[in-house]
Amino acid sequence: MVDIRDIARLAGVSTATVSKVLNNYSEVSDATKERVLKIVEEVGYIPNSSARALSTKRTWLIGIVYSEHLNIGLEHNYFSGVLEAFKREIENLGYDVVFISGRDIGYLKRCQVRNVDGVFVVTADLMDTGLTELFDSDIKCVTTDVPYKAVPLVYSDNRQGSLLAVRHLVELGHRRIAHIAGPLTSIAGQERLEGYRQGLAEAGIETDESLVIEAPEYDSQSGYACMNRLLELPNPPTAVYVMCDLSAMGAMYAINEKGLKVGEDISIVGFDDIELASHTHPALTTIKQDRKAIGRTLAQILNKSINNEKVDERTLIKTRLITRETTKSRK
Amino acid sequence: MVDIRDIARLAGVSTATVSKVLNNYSEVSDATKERVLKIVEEVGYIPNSSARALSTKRTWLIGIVYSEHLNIGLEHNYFSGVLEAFKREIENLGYDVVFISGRDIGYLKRCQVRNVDGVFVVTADLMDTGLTELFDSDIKCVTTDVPYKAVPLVYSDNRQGSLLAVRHLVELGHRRIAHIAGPLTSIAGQERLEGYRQGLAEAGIETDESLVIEAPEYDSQSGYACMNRLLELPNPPTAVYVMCDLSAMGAMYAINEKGLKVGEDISIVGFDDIELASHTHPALTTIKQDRKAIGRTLAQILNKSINNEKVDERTLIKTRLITRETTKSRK
DNA sequence: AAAAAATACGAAAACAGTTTCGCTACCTCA
DNA sequence: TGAGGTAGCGAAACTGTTTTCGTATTTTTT
Repeated sequence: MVDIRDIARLAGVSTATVSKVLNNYSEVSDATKERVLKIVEEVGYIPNSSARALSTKRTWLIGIVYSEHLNIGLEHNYFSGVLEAFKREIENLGYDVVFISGRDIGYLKRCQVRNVDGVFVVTADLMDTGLTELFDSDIKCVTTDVPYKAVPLVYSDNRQGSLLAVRHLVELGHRRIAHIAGPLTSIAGQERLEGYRQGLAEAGIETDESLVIEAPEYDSQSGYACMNRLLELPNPPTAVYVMCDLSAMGAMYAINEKGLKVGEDISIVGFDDIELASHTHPALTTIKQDRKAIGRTLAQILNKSINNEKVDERTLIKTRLITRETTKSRK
Repeated sequence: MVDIRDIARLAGVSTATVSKVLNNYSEVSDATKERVLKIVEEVGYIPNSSARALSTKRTWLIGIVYSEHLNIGLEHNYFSGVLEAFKREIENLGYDVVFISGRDIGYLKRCQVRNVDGVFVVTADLMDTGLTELFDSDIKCVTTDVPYKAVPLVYSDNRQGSLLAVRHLVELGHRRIAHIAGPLTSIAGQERLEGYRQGLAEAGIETDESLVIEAPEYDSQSGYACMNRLLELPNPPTAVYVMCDLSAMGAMYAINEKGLKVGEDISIVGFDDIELASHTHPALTTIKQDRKAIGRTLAQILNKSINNEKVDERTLIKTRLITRETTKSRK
């Protein structure tokens, strides 16, 4: 492998000068700069990043952390979406992305081993002390979904999303609108519920507490179970706003099972717009989380933070209503 | 940050000795070994990986490459599944995983910049010269799905999968079994088709070429379009084996649209067992690709290859039939 | 008891860059 | 003409490890 000394020799200059050329220092003449660059090009010289990192203390590496025992990881469509967008943007800013596992010595030490410039915590579980230890360190972090102290947070405007959902249903003529809420231990769950209440209030609809059910998890089983409880009500809802698409799919299943038709008999709105949403039958109307924007914003904020610029503690990203086939006007 | 010199000073030995302790050299006495380790523990010393990499030429970093313009990336459930399994296993072997983008200088140079010990090419597009350049270099690679020269390849036993599908349908009493094939430019497409033919032959069913349709893509639109052509046949099939779940979902849509019932009127078998499969309505019977096994095997092979052990060029991973609701015995 | 072998350790070079600081040569201006 | 300034470059120190090889000490063998 050819190194900086070879380049220096070939160009008839010192390694210091080559280094300066490569790092765009101004104190080198145009003539030598050109000569050096030409040789670099010719021999295909590639600076050794380990050596560079050793002397500059910057690795241009960003760590990706996700709580392992949550078992969500890459396979969850929402997170892989924001991760993908994050990756694109952070790469544009010149970094590469490395996964940080917590094996043996914990996230913080692993970050220190790899000397990452910053980390993106994709799925945070605050019960995980390995994670809070990382958050509390002086490594620059950003995260989504779960707030922790002053760690910069970017996530969807859940309240606004709920408003979109409820307004849509109200416009279709619905008045008995139920909500299957996420676990209220999560801010997403809380905020979506608040938005739901606000939406009803806006429309002058009194909230019937029997129409609000808290689900134990963000999964389809939960949606199925909650929907069944709603269907057993003496006066069941004509529309249901569900806190996530997976649960909405469970709810649709429950409705079908009772011989009712989703859309015709009961309208459903989900939240997320995961890939599945457009493939269900009928296709699911939902509130789309802008994963691209969330990921991109996270990358920009992290970069600023690394460069010691001041950044917002919270950034809300607007959601959008995607109208498909599960919402119809009330007959 | 505390470095190896500090440890050496505190322990009253040389840095060489500390290094030897940390790397499990035998030539250091138990007494000093213990003393050094104790101090390392106490002060929370973490070896600098850049310095280490500089001197050993090993980074313990594995690059992940996927053809970017294919636009599959993390969000595709199949690939994120094998990637997740790969990651777990390779981490167990002591590596970390870094994404390699091809920006500016191409995959190969990016790999050289980061000095990765090996790379896993997740989605290969052989038209991409940046990729073949990497394959042709002396960096250790493994890949899945797309064969290239002697690069070790791990993927599902497509033929065997097709056999499972066809046998299952035959057992249910079907004789007119169609196949929506993948693009025959892909080996997956070819092999699944071959398995299909073999399955029919086994059952003594003569193949009706009008029941085999090649789809242009592995997506749901393709499945929808191909299924419609099958339905227009004078004598349509009673069962369809579709080359992937997404396309199977498109096919189901087409069947529904015609007022027919999936399962009752026409049985469907997919391939992949993506997350969606269990959520469709009715739930999709499919051939499960063992993503965990594929990912894990890839990791082990790559590790061996890095250690200059001999490895198999091709490894086939068995598939499994997952029986759900889209296949019923013929009435 | 002397020779040979084994054990435990350290000095120093090597890995491939960056950065500081000083030196020379040239320019500018009063 | 001489003082002061600046542009362009290089010597050398520095980053934090690993590894080779030599040496002193201890143990084993004859």
